[in-house]
Amino acid sequence: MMARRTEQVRVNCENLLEGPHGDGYSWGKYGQKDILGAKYPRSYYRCTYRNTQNCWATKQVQRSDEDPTIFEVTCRGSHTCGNDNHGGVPPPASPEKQERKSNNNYQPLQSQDIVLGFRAGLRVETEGLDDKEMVPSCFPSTSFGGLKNENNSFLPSGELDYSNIFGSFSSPFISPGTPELSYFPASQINDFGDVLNTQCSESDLTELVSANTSATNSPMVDLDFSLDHAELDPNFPFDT
DNA sequence: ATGATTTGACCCAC
DNA sequence: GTGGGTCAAATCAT
Repeated sequence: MMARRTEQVRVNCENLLEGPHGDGYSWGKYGQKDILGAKYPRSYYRCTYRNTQNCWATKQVQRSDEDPTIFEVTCRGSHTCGNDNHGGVPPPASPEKQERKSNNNYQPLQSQDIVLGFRAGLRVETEGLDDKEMVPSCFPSTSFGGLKNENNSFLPSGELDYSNIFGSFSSPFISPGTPELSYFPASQINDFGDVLNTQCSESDLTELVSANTSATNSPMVDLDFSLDHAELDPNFPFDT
């Protein structure tokens, strides 16, 4: 009944910060499951306004086993809430606070994942399944929106999806003590199309994709890319 | 106090 | 019986 569309979203240093906003909708996580044969759990989101405005849009987000920099986002249904925030500031609702248990649950794999997501390129492949409207704008804003300072927890604990990536990195790398918005021009907070147009030229995108395609062939290389590298890399792409 | 997230349990289709 | 999707109580953050 519901329209369903799947997008493969590759997250990189630029887009990972934008993608989320691209969606513009406000999502609430309502579940997570380990999927058979998949390394990473699948997260389930639904529109925050589901009850108040009868918006039954939901989406599933799952990291690709093959390439952890790719997130497969499956959107089901379409938003009827009209609460998208396209072109504007992200809704107050935002961030996942998965690091809230900011204890000592340091897990090496997670830091690797973070970096992976961090340095990845981005690609959005919309492979319409049985959808009627192909709107390339389904992203867990809930997850990505969290660009606030998490002073106390640098590394995430528990599950790790891109939300953690952002949450964790936003503080130390992006803006220690700087308002997040200064790093995210309005143009980037638009939906995906806008993001790509304003932030990445097509050639850039192609480059990123190919680069990551090659990386995909040797995942271990990525895995070896430690957090330390990221910290020390003077060229770490935040200079827009 | 309120709202969002986590997580085990539950339900259902195969 | 198994796996995927959802529910809901507990937990956490603001």
